Amino acid sequence: MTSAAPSWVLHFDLDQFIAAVEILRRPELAGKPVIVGGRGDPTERAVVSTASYEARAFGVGSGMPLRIAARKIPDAVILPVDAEAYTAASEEVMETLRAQPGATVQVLGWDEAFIGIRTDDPETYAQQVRAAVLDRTGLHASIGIGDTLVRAKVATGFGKPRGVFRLTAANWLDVMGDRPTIDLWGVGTKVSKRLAGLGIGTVAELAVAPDAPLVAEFGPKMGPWYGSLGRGDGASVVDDTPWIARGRSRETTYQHDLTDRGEIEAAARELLGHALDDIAGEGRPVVGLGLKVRYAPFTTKTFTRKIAPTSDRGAVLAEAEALIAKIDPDRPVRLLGMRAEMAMPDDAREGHTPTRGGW
DNA sequence: TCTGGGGTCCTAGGACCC
DNA sequence: TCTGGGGTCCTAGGACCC
Repeated sequence: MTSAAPSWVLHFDLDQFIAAVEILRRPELAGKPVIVGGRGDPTERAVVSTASYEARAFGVGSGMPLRIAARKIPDAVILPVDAEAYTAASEEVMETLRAQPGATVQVLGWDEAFIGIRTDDPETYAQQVRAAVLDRTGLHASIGIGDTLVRAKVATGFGKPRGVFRLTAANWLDVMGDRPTIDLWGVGTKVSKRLAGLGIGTVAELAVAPDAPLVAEFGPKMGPWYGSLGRGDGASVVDDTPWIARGRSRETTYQHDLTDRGEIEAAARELLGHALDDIAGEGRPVVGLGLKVRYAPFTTKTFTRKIAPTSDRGAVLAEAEALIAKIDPDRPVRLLGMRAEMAMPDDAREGHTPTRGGW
């Protein structure tokens, strides 16, 4: 590898990560339909976190209500979410990535990371990364290779499972052009429908769409951003600056809707208490609060409030009462969430590529 | 079928100031 | 009496991702 070698973006993604961790410690589950979600009780309000490939064959996938998943696969193995185990496994994987020669690693979540490298042979490098992770952790992964973050991320889908796929400006439209816009990373059901309303159904159509109608529909920033997404363009630099959280939140869906005013208020205070516990050691003052309430069956309201920066727990809780008072006393509550926003260090305010807006 | 929990960023509109 | 233009801050809501 020389300094003259071209630079590449690799997108690393573990295969069926959560299910894979469970199967690693219970090898007898290999080959069975395994579903991980909630507390592992399909009679509760919860959703599927990850399904094994065997379970996916029955049409079960992430985000599906656990109740429905259990109905689709009566003899599935349903396990509770064990966040600590996944965090530990994830850290070992990310350490392995950082140990690769010349790698700049940007972690995206438990099971994903971008890797920036310079090499003349990204395929061979990617296979070495896969082998290193498998060797050290027993976990299989797929890798997308790209000349931008967007292309690398999208490429991974074509490599799964246990594979490698390259997507660059040279083959982007050949591979993606005829696909619907919802296949793009950052385009969901709402935006793909609004694009369709503009006569844009495919990636190729989005790639050549003029800015003006996109700006009119989505605003000055998001409009042009969707256009560049259609072309696969965007940032190509992997940024390993440590992430600094903007805030912490805690939310709960109650198994039975809450109707008692005192119970609702106590529940909200408890959630904020947990969020404050989470940030207690950070030494960053709280500068804002948020409250989310879902009234049964499915209407969500949010309230936010800026407060004078303070690290005093009692003061924060007192400020939260103004938000809690906004909860409608006449409607049953299905979900409550409380969020505490923290002051950002001055040197972190600018410059770091945000998770969503930056590519 | 009936929808978790934890995040981030963008937009619109109102309040307020000069 | 009827009313500018620009700017910033705050709140609520929307959308997406893992």
